[in-house]
Amino acid sequence: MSTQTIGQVAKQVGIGVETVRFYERQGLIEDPPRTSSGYRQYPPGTVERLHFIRRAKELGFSLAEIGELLGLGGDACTEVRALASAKVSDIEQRIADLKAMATVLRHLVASCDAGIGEEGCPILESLRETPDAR
Amino acid sequence: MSTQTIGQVAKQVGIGVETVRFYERQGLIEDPPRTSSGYRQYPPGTVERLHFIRRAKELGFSLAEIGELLGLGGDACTEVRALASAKVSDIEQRIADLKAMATVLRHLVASCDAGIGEEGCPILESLRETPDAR
DNA sequence: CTTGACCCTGTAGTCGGGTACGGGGTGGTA
DNA sequence: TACCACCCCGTACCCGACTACAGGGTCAAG
Repeated sequence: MSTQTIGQVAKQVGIGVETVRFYERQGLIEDPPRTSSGYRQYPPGTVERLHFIRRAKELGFSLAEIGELLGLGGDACTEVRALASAKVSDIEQRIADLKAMATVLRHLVASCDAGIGEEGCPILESLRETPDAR
Repeated sequence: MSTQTIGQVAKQVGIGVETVRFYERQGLIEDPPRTSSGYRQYPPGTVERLHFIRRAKELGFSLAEIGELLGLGGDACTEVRALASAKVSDIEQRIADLKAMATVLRHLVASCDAGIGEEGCPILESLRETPDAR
């Protein structure tokens, strides 16, 4: 098995044909050679590269960051490590923000359950900083 | 203090004039009456409504959801509670996903620190591995 | 030799939440 | 009366990551 069509690689990776072309336009994969009729002929290794992209995406890297990761050689461990730990901080911050939101919301729901505020929804009341005007 | 211009309400809420108009187009605030020359004359209570929107946004509600919240009367506690606890689940799911990402990334960074993989970056190597199907 | 699945290009649309711009009118102050 | 900040409208643009479509060409099976 030497080369593959775009449909074949897309299927193996579990993404759409359009997405593969999109990644090509974004420079995440190289422009492959073409047949005489213009069909893309993907060399072996393409599927692996696309898997890399998918996996990095699952870990929260943006396509731009993935481009950076791919651009770095195998010996650029320091840079890669830096990108990864920056991403960890990033994610931790987002988790902290989400936790704060969830805490407030849970309190609101609890106050609702407790039947506080016999008239008017306690959640809506609480969201209104100043008691009503509408 | 009766009515206010768009600039005045925007400033009080800490958002831009364009954003207020945008919320109007989205139906989150009512079209206010106008002066003879076409200036918007915001009635009292508008600032509170905009604060409500800002606060709900901080809690993770989308503008569409905020529209729903605003559309519900003050006696629709059950619906509001449902929206809020759905949002909590939502947020919890996102936290779980982010935690999973962070865990994997921390492992990768740690493997890097441990000096595993003497040739080639262990992070890059690991990203190249075939992912488990999900 | 025809059918149908696949491939090509280029452009445009989607979603969310705004932001920017151009070309004009208005309101209060000096 | 001049000045400038503010207001009006409509439209277009931004980000990211696709996704869709139109209008063709190609390849392999029957």
